[in-house]
Amino acid sequence: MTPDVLAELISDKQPPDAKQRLVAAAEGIFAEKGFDGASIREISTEAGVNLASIKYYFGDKEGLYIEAVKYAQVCSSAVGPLPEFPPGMEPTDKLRLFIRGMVARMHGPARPSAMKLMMREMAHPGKAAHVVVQEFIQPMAFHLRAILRELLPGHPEPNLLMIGFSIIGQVLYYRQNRPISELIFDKPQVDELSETMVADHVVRFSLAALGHAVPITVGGTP
Amino acid sequence: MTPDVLAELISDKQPPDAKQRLVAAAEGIFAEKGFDGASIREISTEAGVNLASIKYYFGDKEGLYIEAVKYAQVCSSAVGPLPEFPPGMEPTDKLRLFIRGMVARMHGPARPSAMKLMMREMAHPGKAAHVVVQEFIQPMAFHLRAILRELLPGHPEPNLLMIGFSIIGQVLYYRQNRPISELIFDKPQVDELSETMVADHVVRFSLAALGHAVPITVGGTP
DNA sequence: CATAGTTAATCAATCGATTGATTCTCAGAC
DNA sequence: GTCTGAGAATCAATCGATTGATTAACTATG
Repeated sequence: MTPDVLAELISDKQPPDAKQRLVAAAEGIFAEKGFDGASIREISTEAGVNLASIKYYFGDKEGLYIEAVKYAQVCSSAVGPLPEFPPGMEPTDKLRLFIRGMVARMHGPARPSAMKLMMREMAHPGKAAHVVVQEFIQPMAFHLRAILRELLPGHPEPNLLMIGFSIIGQVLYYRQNRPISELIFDKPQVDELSETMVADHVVRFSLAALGHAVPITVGGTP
Repeated sequence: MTPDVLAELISDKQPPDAKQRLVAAAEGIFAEKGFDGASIREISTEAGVNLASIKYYFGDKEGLYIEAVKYAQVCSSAVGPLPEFPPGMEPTDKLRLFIRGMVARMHGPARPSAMKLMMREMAHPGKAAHVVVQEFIQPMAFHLRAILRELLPGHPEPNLLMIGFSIIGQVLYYRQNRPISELIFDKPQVDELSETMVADHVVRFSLAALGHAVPITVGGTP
């Protein structure tokens, strides 16, 4: 091996590990085309490795897919860990921070393909779903439920569940149904809804519904 | 032709048209496995017709898919046309009826595969998306916006848009994320949320947020 | 030498698409 | 009523391409 080739390998060109390059490429292509739509040939080509490496490292296509989902989950969790609230904080402020954080997670510019892939797995849960649930969604859901319990003491559990679904449903809508919304209305009309606008709206809408903020009326004054 | 054979043809055994049998089978299989996951062989087998019939009637796989989506849209629209409101009806009652109707549509037992297929097309819009949008979603969206305009006169358009998304987002959550919700929490805990419970909750949550109902508190009393 | 990693080549299976022949249907000629 | 031929509809068979999976040979490292 000539020093030139060695320098090429050490340089920033191409991450060193072929296995990790496969996972990264798989995440992007699986997110774009889904499990059936993607082919391991395309993935191995984009990763710049041989086709047989997939069997060598992951056994088969499904093994690679599961690893890609895990990788997406790790990437998405790394950007924004669950916020730690100082003791004595008002539950309304906790809810406000929670919603803001969740909106930021959903629309965060960090690795959009990672979120895409996780959303695909959520829409049609497969063998990799439990990974997403246990380490990504479950903590958020329990976190929200704790906040709601504190905000609405004595409320029956089924109601807390539906209230949580109402909040999460609002946030998820913009991620799951934005392309369709852009078809229904004018594209710029939907795109002008910035991340902060959406977050502030969901906060105000939800707090007002729970009686902890003034309802949404003309001037914001009751 | 003997009367027996004639009676056989008129009877409910096998819909007479092979083309329509293909569309019906395609709707179910595409809804279950998606476009890439389904094969035209499986569809033609389930329909009980020859493989070449797909090319004969629809040109190719995509043509059959588009027809299946159209068929699903027609079936879903047939069950519940948009409600006509009597003049002078309170806008809050209109919104109440709208939400109830939409929840009923989403969880209506009529042709669950039809709704599944439309949801798949909504999640990843393709060439058949405009059909679903123009004849199924667009009318509902404009209908809701008209109600909100009447309920909140003088409100800026972007806010009305987000308010509509908040309402639709709540309703859609239960259809798009029920399987995942059953993984997060206990399955029976989620399944006990009946259609009427969900509809009533969304109505109350949304009306309270808009200042047209008492907020959700412990006893329902402010 | 032994092990890990990589490669090109190829496997059987399945995919969507297409062909040419066959059967069915039915209006019009006789 | 019968025959006929054209078009509609259906069929078995197969096309080339692509799929996921697998093999055996090869290279580099320790």
